[in-house]
Amino acid sequence: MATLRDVAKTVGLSAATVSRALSGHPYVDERTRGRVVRAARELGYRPNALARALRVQTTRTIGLIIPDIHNDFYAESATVLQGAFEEHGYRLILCISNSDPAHDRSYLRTLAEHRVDGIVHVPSSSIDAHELDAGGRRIPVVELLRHSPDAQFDAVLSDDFDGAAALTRHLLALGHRRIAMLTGPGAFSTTRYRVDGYRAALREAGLGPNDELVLYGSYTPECGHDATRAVLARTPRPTAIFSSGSRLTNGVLRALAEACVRVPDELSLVAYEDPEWYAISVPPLTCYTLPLREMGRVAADTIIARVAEGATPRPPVVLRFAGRLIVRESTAPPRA
Amino acid sequence: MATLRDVAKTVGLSAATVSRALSGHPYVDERTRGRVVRAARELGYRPNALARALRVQTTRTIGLIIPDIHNDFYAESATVLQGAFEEHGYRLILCISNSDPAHDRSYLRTLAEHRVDGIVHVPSSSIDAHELDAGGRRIPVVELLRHSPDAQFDAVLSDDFDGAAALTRHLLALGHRRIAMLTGPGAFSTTRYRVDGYRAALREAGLGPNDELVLYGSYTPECGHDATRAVLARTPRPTAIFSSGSRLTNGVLRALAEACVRVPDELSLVAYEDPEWYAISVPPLTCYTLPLREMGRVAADTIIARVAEGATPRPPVVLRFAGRLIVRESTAPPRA
DNA sequence: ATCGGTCCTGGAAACGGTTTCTCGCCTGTG
DNA sequence: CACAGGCGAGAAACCGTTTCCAGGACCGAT
Repeated sequence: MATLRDVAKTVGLSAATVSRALSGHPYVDERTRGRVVRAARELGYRPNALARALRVQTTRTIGLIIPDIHNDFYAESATVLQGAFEEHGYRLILCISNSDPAHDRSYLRTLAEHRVDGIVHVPSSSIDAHELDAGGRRIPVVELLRHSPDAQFDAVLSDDFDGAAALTRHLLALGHRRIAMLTGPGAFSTTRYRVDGYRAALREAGLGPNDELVLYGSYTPECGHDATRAVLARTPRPTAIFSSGSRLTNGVLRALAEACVRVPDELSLVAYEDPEWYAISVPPLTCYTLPLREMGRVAADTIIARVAEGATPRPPVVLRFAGRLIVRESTAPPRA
Repeated sequence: MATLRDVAKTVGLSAATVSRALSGHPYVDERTRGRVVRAARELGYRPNALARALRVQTTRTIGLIIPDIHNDFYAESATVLQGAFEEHGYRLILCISNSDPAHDRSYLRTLAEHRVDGIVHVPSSSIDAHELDAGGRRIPVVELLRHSPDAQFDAVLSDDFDGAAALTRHLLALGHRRIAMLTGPGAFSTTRYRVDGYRAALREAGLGPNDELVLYGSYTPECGHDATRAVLARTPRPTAIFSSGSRLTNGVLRALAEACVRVPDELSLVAYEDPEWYAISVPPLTCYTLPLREMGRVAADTIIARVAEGATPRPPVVLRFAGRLIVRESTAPPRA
C-alpha cells in the first residue's frame, strides 16, 4: 500500500507525527524526521493528493477551458498560463471544448466536481453563474479572450473592435472598397466585436454597411476555403479579404491557390492573429497581432489573486489589451 | 455546503439512501428517489469527486504528457485522445513538458500523486518504472510516438526509420547526393530512428555516411532557421534539406526566403509530419505524413484496456505505424 | 516543590462520499 | 401459522490525510 499509516507503522510512530515530519512541520525531532523520510523512501510512499485535498479543502489546481488546441492563439495562452501557475505552485487541468457549448458546460461541471480552486475560461457559451457553485462557495472564474457579458466574471480580453477596425482601415487607405469579411460564429463575443469594428471603419470611410460581404462560419480551414470560393464567385468580386482567424486563413490561402488568384496583385488579404507561419507564408501576411503572452500572464495573476482572496466579493474587472497592426506583403492597392 | 448529508437531512433520509438514489442503485423507492433528486437540485448539490475517488480507489482520469502544444503533431494526438477517453467516461489531464526531462518527471510524479488511472506519455527522458508506484499498484503507462526502450511499457510508435528512409530515397531518386538533415535532440528515440533511416537510405545508394551533414538541435523554428543558414554556408552547398519536424520547417523556410533561395529550383526540401500549412506553403511541401488519428485512438484503447485489466502482468506490446510519402512541389532534380 | 514555558508525540475527529451489513416490513406459500 | 425471500432504508466502517487537543518530558524561574 504504502500509505502514511504504513510508514508510521514501520517506524513505530503515529500517523500524525509522520505527517508532520514529511510536511516540514517544526516541533519534530530531527532524528525522528530522518527515520521517517528514510522509511518513506524505502517503502516508496507517495502521498495521496486526493485525500489531502479532501482534508484541506483546496486542490491547488486550476482548470483551463479552451476551444481548440490547434489554434496557436489558444495553444500560446495555455503555455503561458501553465508556466505562470507552475511558479505559484498550481497545477493545470486543460480541457478542450471544440467550441461546443455542451462540452463547455460539461467541462465546467466536471471542474467544479473536482473542486478546482479556479477556472480560466474561453467561453463557447454563456453560462449560468450558479453552475459554478461547489461545496458551498462559488469557484472564481476569469474569462479569457471571449466574454460572456451578462455573467459577472473578471475578463482578460483583446480589443477586437480596434483590431478589426485597424485592419479594415489599412485596406481602405489602400483604396479598397469591396472588402469581404470571413469570420466565425456570430455567437462569440470576439466575432461580434470584430464585425462591429469592421463596420465602424467602413462607416468612417462613408461606406454603407455591406453586410452581404460578411460571411459567418466556424473557425476551421474548411470553412475558410468554402467561404473564399463563395467570395470569389461574387460579382463584382471583392478586392480584399479579411480573415478573422488563423485556421480560416489557412483555408483562404488554399482556395486562392486553387483559383490561381495572386496575392496581393489580384486580391489583398489581411488576417487576425499572427501564428508562426504567417511571416513565412508567400507572400508574408499583413495581420493584427495580440500580446498573448502578456494577456496569459495577466489572466494567471488575476485568477490566482481571486483564489487567494477567497470569497470576498469584489466587482469584476474587465481588461482589454490592444494589439498591433503588422504590415507585410499581402496587401496592395486594388488593381482596377 | 450542499454535501450529500445536507441533502439527506432536508429530505429526512440517511446519507446511504441519498447516495443510492443518486447513483441509480436499485432497491430504492421511486418516490423516494424523486424526492432526493429534487432536493439535490434545489440545494445545488454537486458531488465531490475527490471524496468519491478516495473511497472507490479510482479516478476515471488519465494523464497525458506531451512535449509541446504548438506542434500540430502533439496537438492532434491530444485531441484524438480526449475524444476517445470521453467516449469511455474518462477525463483527461494534459501536461506540457516542453521536452524538459525535469518537467517530465515532475509531471509523472504529480499524476501519480493524483492517482490517475493511467498515463499516456510522450517521453522526454528515460524514466524509472518504479516512479510510477502509487498506492501499492503500478500505474499503467502507454508511450506514444517516442519510446524509452529499457522501461517495459506498451508503446504506440510511428515507423520513423522507414519514414526518414522514404524521404531520403525520394531525394536520392531525383539525383540528390548532398542532403542535409536538420533534426532535434539526439536523446529522443524519434531523432535517432530518423537519422538511422536517413543513413540507411544513403548506404543503399552506395553513399558513405556523411554525418557532417546531420545537424542536431531542438525542435524549434529558431533552430531550423540557424541550422539552415549554416547549411547554406557550406561548400559545396547541399542540394536538398531534410527537415525532421514541422517547427523546424518553419525556420527553414524563413531562412531560405531571407537568402532568396528558390525551392525547388535551387534547393529541394522534404519534411517530416504534415501540419495543415504544409499543403498551402509555396511551394507545397513534399512530406511524410503519419496516421496520427489512428495512432491516438489505438493509444487510447491500449491504455483503457490496461486500466480495465488491472494489475494482471502482461508483456508490453509495441506497435509501429507506417506513414505515407506525399510528393508535392518542393522537390525536383538538382540543378547542377 | 510548584509553576510556566518549550519541545515532541499520540489519539481522535474531521473531510464527503460509497459500501457492507443488518434489520424490519411486506407478501406469498406450504 | 411459520417461514422464506424480496424490497427498502439506516448504522457504521472505510478511503488517506491533516489538525486540534492533550499530555508528557525537560528546563529554568519562582
